[in-house]
Amino acid sequence: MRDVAKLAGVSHQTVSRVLNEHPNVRQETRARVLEAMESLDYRRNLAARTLVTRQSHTLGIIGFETTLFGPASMLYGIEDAARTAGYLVSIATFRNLERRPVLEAVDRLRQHAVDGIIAIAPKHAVTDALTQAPAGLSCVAVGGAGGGDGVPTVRVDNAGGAQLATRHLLDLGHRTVHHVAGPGDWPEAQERIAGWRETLTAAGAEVPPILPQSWNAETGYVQGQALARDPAVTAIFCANDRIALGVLRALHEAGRKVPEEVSVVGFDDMPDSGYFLPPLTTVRQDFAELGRLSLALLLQHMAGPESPAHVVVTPELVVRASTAAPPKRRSRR
Amino acid sequence: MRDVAKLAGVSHQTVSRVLNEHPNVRQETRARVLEAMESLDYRRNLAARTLVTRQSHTLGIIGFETTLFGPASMLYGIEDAARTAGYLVSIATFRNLERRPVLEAVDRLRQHAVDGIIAIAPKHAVTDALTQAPAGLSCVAVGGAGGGDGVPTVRVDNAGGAQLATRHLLDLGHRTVHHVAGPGDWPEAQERIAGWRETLTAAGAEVPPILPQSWNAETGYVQGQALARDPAVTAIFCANDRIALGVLRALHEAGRKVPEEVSVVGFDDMPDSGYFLPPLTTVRQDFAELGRLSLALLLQHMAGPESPAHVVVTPELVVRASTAAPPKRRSRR
DNA sequence: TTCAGGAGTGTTACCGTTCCCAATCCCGGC
DNA sequence: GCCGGGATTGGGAACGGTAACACTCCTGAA
Repeated sequence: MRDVAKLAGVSHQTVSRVLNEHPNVRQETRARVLEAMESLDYRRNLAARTLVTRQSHTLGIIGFETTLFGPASMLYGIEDAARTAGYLVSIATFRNLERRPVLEAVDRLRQHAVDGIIAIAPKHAVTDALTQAPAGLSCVAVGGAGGGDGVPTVRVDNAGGAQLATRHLLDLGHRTVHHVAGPGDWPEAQERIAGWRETLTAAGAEVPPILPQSWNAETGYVQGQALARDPAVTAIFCANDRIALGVLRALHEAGRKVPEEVSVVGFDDMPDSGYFLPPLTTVRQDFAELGRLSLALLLQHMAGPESPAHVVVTPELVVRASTAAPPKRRSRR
Repeated sequence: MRDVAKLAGVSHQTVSRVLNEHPNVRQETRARVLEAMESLDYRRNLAARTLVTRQSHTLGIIGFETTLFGPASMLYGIEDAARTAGYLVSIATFRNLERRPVLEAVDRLRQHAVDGIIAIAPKHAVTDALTQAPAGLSCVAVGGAGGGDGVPTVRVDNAGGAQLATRHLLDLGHRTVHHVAGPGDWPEAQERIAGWRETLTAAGAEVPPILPQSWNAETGYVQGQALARDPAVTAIFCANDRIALGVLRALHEAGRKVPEEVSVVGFDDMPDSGYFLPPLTTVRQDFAELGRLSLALLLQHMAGPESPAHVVVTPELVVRASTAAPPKRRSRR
């Protein structure tokens, strides 16, 4: 910077002003400085800037299982938006959903003086940990449970999504809809259960028992085998697409045709759900958009920490080939 | 830091020495300082440290399509290893595989003074761009084409993997093996083609034509439809699992049974490949391990920039239910 | 007893910015 | 022609660490 100042024949302070687009610099001077910067291939030292301004222009993301499509897409969306807003993104993942590891991740990011944090927070433990973050550090939670907590959140209307799926199946003429749920201690799974249950109840349909376990295909496979044995089962709503994949396999192996005999609906709309056997009807979440929104919320919160806002995104039903009317002999009454 | 020094009754320099584990500090003094740090909840200001040492203790990752399982897993592996090595990880993604966007990403990271860069580099353009990175900044490319370039690389033995798959099918008794290739301008796709072709040639089998297109399920579906029409086709090696998913769907819809009539092999071993219909035999890449290795290579290169090393990881065949001997009437001779 | 040398500690300078304040210049109004 | 005030610029002083060097002890050998 000193070199630039010397070359342009001004003080280092003026160079700084040009850099920060301070209004009170004469056009001509500014041009001279810019030229000098150009010819010296100058770039400002962000560490020095951070030292004095206490702003690193870096945002932190803490995430769990970032290897899966959902979290990875959110991260992608966040990074994309952060870039256009002039921020770099640092990540800190944690291996289990306890308070401790989350706080450690926050701490690590804090050490590096991030200006704000977005947590991909599928469980309350994460959001709770966030409320313990030091004051003055803006945090936003995305993707998990909403909450009246002190932390702004962005989330999907899981209950609404589940309702969409259930409604769709009922409208096709199914007497009731079975559900293969996600893990019982995940708010997202709970909300989907709630949405499903309420829709059935409102329609006066019987509410079959559920056995919440996990998010993966194996769960779907195991529970799908049981459901396949029950001839009364004609419609299954799965808590996510991976579970649906397992269910489809179980049904197929049991010789029950989809969608002729049994209809199946998923949740998420993973990249290749449209190529399952058969192509999966599912509830689509736009993860990247979720990421973008959470970044916008974070920036807003950083600018003026008003009362924490909560953004809810509405998912959308994508109808493909895994759902149809129930077989004739079983149609209502 | 000044406060800590005052509380411990020493100079700030001594505090610094304790912080950096300098040997020449008396046990007792060290203890006093540590206690003071504890009671003041002191944490060093990394910006200041970076300013003077020119080391940010931050690593950069540049990545493409980090939303997919492979890249996301590598990122995960890298972050994991980086954490234990005391580094934070920042990411910069780019949207297309040209030189420009890649260089911009590198530049962004450089502005933030990262100590090194790992590029998830599926195409040569990325690796090439890396060689233009400023001297003194260590770079490693992972996951794409290896190269005698000036950049250390970590990659999977794609040809070997393809050979494994092809060999497996030939050993089952298939006359030849068809291939649904990935995009022709991706080195990984090329290597898999080469491995497949060589294996066939070495076995004296006919080499069917290929039509390299893209990595997704749609490609598999479209090409699978054509292959399904040809009764001579009994074995298909797909360039990745997503393609295999599409092929499976096409075969199923054409009424050709897998594996009784046609065998299918994938590549990658995505999380739920074991729940495809039928469970997919595939070639497994350990992406997270790839990430860890690339980090190790980067650290090594940062410590002493010797001649660029190249690490090659051997993939492994996972046999599941999508492969079997060809139907009797078509067995050899 | 003297002195070399290492352990332990403090002093000062500096890393590259931005902030605060003062200085200078220029303009219009009286 | 003098003066108030905004525009423009420059000169330090931070920011919170680390590096280099100097200094004070203390020990052991000559």
